[in-house]
Amino acid sequence: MTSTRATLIQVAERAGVSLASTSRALHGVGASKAMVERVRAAAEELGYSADAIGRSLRMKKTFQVAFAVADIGNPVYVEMMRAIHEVLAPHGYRVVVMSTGDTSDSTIELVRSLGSGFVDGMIVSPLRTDDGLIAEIQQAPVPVVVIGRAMDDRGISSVSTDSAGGIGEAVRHLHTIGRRRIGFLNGPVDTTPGASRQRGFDAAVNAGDLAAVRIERETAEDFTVGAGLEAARRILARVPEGAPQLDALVAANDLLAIGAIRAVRELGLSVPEDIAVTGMDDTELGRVFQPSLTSVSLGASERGRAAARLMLQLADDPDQPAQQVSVGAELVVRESTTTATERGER
Amino acid sequence: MTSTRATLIQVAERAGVSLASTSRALHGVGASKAMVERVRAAAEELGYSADAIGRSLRMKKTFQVAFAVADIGNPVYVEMMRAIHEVLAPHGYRVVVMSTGDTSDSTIELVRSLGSGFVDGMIVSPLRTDDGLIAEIQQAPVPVVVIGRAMDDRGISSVSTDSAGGIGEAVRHLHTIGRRRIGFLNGPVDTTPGASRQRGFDAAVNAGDLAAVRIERETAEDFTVGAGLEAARRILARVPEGAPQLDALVAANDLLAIGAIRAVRELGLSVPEDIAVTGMDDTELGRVFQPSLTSVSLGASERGRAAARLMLQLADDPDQPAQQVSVGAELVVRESTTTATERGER
DNA sequence: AATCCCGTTGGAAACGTTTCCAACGGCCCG
DNA sequence: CGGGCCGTTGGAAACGTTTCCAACGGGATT
Repeated sequence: MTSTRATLIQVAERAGVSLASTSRALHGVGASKAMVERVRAAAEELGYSADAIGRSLRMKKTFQVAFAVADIGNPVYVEMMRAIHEVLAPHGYRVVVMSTGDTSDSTIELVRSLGSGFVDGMIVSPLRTDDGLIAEIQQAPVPVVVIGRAMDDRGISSVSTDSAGGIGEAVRHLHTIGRRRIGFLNGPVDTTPGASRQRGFDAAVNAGDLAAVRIERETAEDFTVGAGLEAARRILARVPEGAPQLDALVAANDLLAIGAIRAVRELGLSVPEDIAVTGMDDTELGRVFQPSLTSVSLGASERGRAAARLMLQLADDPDQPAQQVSVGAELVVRESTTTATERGER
Repeated sequence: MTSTRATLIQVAERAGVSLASTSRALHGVGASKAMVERVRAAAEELGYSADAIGRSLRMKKTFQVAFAVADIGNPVYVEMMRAIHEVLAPHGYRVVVMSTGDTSDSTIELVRSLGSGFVDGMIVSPLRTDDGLIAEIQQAPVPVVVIGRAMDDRGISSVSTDSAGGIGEAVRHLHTIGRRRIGFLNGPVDTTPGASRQRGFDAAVNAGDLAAVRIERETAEDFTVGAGLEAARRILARVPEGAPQLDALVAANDLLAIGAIRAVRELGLSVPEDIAVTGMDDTELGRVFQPSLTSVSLGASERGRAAARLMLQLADDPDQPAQQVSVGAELVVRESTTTATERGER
């Protein structure tokens, strides 16, 4: 590690040509065949590799994109990140992972840090969004794509999904299979996903045809399995004396749903026979769980891909108009709400 | 977005002092109180934020560290990444995620790309390691920390764990609880983790005191739930006619273990009563699964933290001697091998 | 045969920062 | 009262790259 890395100047000297020609030759434009040959050889001998920093400084382009979420460990974000990486890497972009923190303020801080110009853009899925954050994103020095909440008419590119409608689908599915005492297990309502799920649930149960359904609501401290377990214990303990127990639980998230299943079993009840459970996000975790989880897919991979594609466009031309992409929500029915025969499998 | 970002030169002009003084004032060293005040004010007014690229070029330091694994979606790597990020971020380092690909060659390619100097170092957990890769890492232009295989005497810093010994613990645990027909479900043996697990299993069953145990082996195509399911089906179908079915399965990985549990249940058998199952990695997935998974913890978070700390040292002084850190393996007994009463819980 | 044009080459500037070095002034000490 | 020292400041170079611009030469066109 004694020898320092070769620079373009050294390649130029070795090839006996000018710095300008060397650069052109390596890019294969505006250079004669002989020149290219010569420079290539010199570069090869020296083991030359262009310095990313020098290039970035000159080109005003880092070939890096930030991906920021509150919790990198959440399966949904992992799935998004993987998709983003898969789209961006072939175009020569690197992905920098960052943490937004829990609050809107810490996210604002992160957006501000874009001012130091270490990335060409940022894909962010904020847990909590307020006007301050929106304003900050609007005046960010590099393109920002928001995943999670439609940003129409604000000049911000976004990728959203119909999680509210998805919750509705889950509720209607439970109603269809005959459940009439439905509990709703949401995460913190002051978060962006918590708020939209709340809206979706309320809209669904107020839709009229579900009037005869009994409803219970409970809020978990966050979107984790542990919080789901505790919240489910609470909601299941709330059954009025003499009244029958709930026969369905709609969880705002697969993690909460799995916690809920635990709680159900603690009471000696079974899923789906006694209590059907639905999740949301359609994570691999839910797919391999037993019973496999009926879940509303919000297309995490697809959202990641869409965000990455938007970012590629914006990286190309940062001044192009903001776009909104919407990804559909789709209920995937599995064992946690129906037995195999009910699902029509053989 | 019309106004371009303010540069240090503009701050200097605004403050009416030299460029050099401006830089010093903002760093608070070698500058008078009045100067600092003045420059700070000017910087504030212009909304100045130091350009990361310019600084990197001058300082020959990117404040970025790469984290490279074959599959970012694997829970183990996610856990490592989270830990790495948590250690590095407070020190001002950003984390760039990269993919090694499946093969040693593609990993070599990745190590070579470090030559363009976009990171100060790299933490890598190669799926497959050969001499070519090792040589490439040895002559990498920036510090590299390898997670997964001890690199003593090769001048490479590494963080390893005793996965072989961990497999042994799992086998002995099963023997202790009376299992005498043990199947081993490994992943591809030509991978680094696959090889060490194989070694561990062979060593354990050859240790003598387990002589009376019947052994079966099977290899899954990769370390996923799906591959585990298929491999488990094969090994369970191999039981000689008239002979009793296996009563335990040691899986090389939590994902394989969960696939295995599925396969066991397909046969109408139950875990742990008929067949006990152990996993490895102690992932959250295994913890929340039902039955919760007995698993050998390899301290993914701890390995990530250790690697990050090594990297911090190396970033400080790239020429310091390579270090090897070892993280212990520990069996965590849960429901997939013993009932609650057996575990001594109330 | 003179001119124009195009392809190729080299010189030089620019990107934004940090830091070495020299200069300057004031203060303390002898 | 003079010399030396230290704290502060400014000028300038350097990091490695891309690209603008001018210069040069050869071939084709008029």
